[in-house]
Amino acid sequence: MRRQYPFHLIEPKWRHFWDAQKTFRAWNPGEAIPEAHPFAVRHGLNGKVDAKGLPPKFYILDMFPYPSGAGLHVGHPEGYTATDILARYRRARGCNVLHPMGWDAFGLPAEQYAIRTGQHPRKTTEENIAVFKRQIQSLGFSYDWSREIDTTDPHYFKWTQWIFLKLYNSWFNPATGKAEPIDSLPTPGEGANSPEALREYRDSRRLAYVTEAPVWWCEELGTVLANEEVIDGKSEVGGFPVVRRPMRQWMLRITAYADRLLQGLEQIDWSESLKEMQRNWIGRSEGAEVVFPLAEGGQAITVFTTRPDTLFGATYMVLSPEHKLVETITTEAQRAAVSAYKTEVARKSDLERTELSREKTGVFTGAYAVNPVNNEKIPIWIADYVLATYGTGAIMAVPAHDARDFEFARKFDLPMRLVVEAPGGQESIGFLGDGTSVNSDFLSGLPTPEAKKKIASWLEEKGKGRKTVNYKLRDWLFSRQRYWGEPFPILWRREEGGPPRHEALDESKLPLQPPALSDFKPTSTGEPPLARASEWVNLPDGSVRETNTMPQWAGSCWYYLRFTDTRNDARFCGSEAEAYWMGTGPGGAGVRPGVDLYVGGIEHAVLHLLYARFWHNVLFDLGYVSTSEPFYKLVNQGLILGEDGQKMSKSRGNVVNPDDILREYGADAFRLYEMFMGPLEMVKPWNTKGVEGVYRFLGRVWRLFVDEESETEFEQAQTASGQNDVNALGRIRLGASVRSTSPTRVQLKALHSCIKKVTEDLEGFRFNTAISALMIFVNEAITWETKPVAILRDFLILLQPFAPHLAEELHAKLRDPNATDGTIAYEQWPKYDTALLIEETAEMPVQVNGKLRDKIVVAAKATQAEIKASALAAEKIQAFIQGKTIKKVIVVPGRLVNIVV
RNA sequence: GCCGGAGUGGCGAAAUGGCAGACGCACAGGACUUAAAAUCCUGGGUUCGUAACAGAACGUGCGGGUUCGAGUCCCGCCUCCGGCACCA
Repeated sequence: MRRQYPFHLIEPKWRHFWDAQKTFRAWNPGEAIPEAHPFAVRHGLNGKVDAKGLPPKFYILDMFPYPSGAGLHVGHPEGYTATDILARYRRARGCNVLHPMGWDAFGLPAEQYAIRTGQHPRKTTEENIAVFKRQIQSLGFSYDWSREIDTTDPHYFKWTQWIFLKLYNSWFNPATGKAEPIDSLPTPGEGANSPEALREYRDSRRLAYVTEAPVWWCEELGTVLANEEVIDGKSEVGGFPVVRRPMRQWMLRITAYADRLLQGLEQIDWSESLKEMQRNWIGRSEGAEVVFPLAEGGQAITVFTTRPDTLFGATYMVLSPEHKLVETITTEAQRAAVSAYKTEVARKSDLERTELSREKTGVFTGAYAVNPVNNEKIPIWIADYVLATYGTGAIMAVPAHDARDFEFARKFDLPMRLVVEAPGGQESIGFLGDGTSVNSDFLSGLPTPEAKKKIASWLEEKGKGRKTVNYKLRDWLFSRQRYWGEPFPILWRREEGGPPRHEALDESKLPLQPPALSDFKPTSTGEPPLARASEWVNLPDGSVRETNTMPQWAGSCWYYLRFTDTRNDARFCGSEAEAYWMGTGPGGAGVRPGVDLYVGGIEHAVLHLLYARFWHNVLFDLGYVSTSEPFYKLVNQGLILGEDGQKMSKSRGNVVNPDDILREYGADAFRLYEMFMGPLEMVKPWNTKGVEGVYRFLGRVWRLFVDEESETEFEQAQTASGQNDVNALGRIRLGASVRSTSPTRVQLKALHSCIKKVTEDLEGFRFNTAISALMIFVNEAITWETKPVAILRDFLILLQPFAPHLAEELHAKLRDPNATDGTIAYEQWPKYDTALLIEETAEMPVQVNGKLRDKIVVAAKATQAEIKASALAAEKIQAFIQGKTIKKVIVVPGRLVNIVV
């Protein structure tokens, strides 16, 4: 196909220009802005400017990529293009825009590649970054590359480790609802606390703590994983099986923030579905703990229930097979059966336990408990449908009003008692909703919500239970047995005779670099590979380094903060920079708290987005940041499918490589197509034919401006010299129809309706319809005999965010055919004038009984009565209303007329 | 099962309760060309109807409802996508 316009020369030319001129450099408060920089020129700034002197900030962030060996994928640039368009738009609107990019480069693939090839992950990572960077830069994004971040850079992870130490040295004070320095933790008091006991107490309250607990172990990956990284009993990365295994691990106390993370969602502008995913993951449920004394032996079992109002219906209890009391309470007669069941359950993977065992299983322990409300003796069973990890690991079973208990009771022939009547008054075993309590002594007759309140206060009065809240959220398993991650800034020291104790590495020793290793392979015992570096591990003073590393999420938990002040060596980011870019107060010039706009994939809904919010809340509590929520507005871009409508994958062979598209159609066409495909959030299939469509549009834009003859000369020169000469672009002249004349009313109307539509659509993230408005303008403008420069210039400003290279080139030509400097990037976004949009006459559809029958032309200023008269008089309408009584005539000015007969 | 989101031409899609299908792809016809490509112009929801116009009926997953008027609002279903899933 013949090239529509010389994008192969135009695009690199302008990218070099932007790079050399630092066009997209974002300026921090207090930074010296060169007088000649277009940002300074636009805003009349010179030299050092403080936060108050700078224009309003706008922080537009992409989820930074993991630079994989496969290179960029057409899905990556979708979000990046959307943010770039908005960044360019905000610049034109006069904002100081922060639009950065970086690399989330610690991670498994680089390490696995290292294991296979023996090449150091550092090397692979650097190579992959180079590929990603070249590809991303070839799209003409207006990133401030001076702020580039690499999470594996010691200058960066020094601060990741530093934040970890802040977590380590803090506790969550339930009284204030905030994280506070560990030094402020009151001692438990009461008697003589040995230093040993005090230390243990402190360690048990830290936000980063060590615990020995069953954790997800992935044999194939040779590491443990967080709950969030396990999907259907398989690892999120690679889909390998995982098993529960007790191991000593580092945890972060995210559960302390469950309520804060829930409440924070109310303050931010995220899609309802995404908020819902986070709410579900946190899984708050209100209920009560109820204490059931054992019939013998004086001990008691505490259960959690969301339906304490059904307490009278509890006819048996179930403990999870792993429950602490199982051994104690099991009777001799049942011991064999109980141990057999426990063994059977232990053998099953979690996958089998949940998916395969639809049919309930369980065993009677032989023991009985006493129902605290009616002193009834009820049997205690164990069953694997009760999870050890939720609530107290034990339940009261109310088979009449719980589907699972019902199924279990039917199978094992346990009694059921109806205690809730459905609203219809129908007695119904198996009714699960809210109704009226029955057969429940002092609760009988009460509607469910009131019964819940009454039983809760009854339990509290009698000391038999209390209202409580439970969460599905578990603490965050934070250590990994890998090489390619941030080492923990932690030492282990053994006092004489005592157990080894962890302590923080001194901040002055940061960054703690990983040791040099040649064997990165994981071990099957769970011993991290760092343990092989004995010189690194064992310090001269006898202390030993922690050998676990942090998970990949660590680096992405705070990178957006680093972007505000990337080169700061004294602090994770300067407080003035943080306040300006992240704040809303006097220091912060923005309107919204935190990052103004964050765009990325939905796959991080309960991983990165929850973890980062957690860290940010902690940093906020400790006074390091200005807002409690990091990301004000968040948009998830939809997945791009292959041309066959299937998810792109190597095995399907339907992967589209951006490099191929760029070579053939250029970056502007690529950008435009990705935005024209449909709404940003939707899942949509790729269609290379569609790229040709927008490419043709760009060709039409080109022909709107340039002189055909000069272009032919230019091409002949190119062919003759056999080279791609950028300077030859100077040969291309503007067309003769492009003149500095005053625009006609028709021309103004075309321009201003385009300005209106594009502006409104950009505010609402409707890129596809904004582009269609640009197309409509060009389709009309190309027919004009005279094209006024003033109109074309404004059009280019509208086009610039979408197709920046072409817009720059044509804009330069409008100024001066041989211009080699100046940028359109900071040109003022045009304003539309509504007065220019109004036509003198308007065509109005006329309906009879809601059906379109005719159209009339009326003056724009016509009154309702005039419109009505003219509608009734219309010839075709006459035929429909003849001989009928007109019941009503509805006139919607500017819209339509409907005649009801 | 529960919670989100979505169903509109051959395809991607558009429509503050007010002319359904803007814009684009693909397709068809025409102009230009020795020819092709590129470009430019024209056409198009379906059915009926006409020599051709005209015209009519139907049409936004299905069934109801509200309204002068429903793709849009309400009720009840179906299908697809995403998330959660023995969470007491």
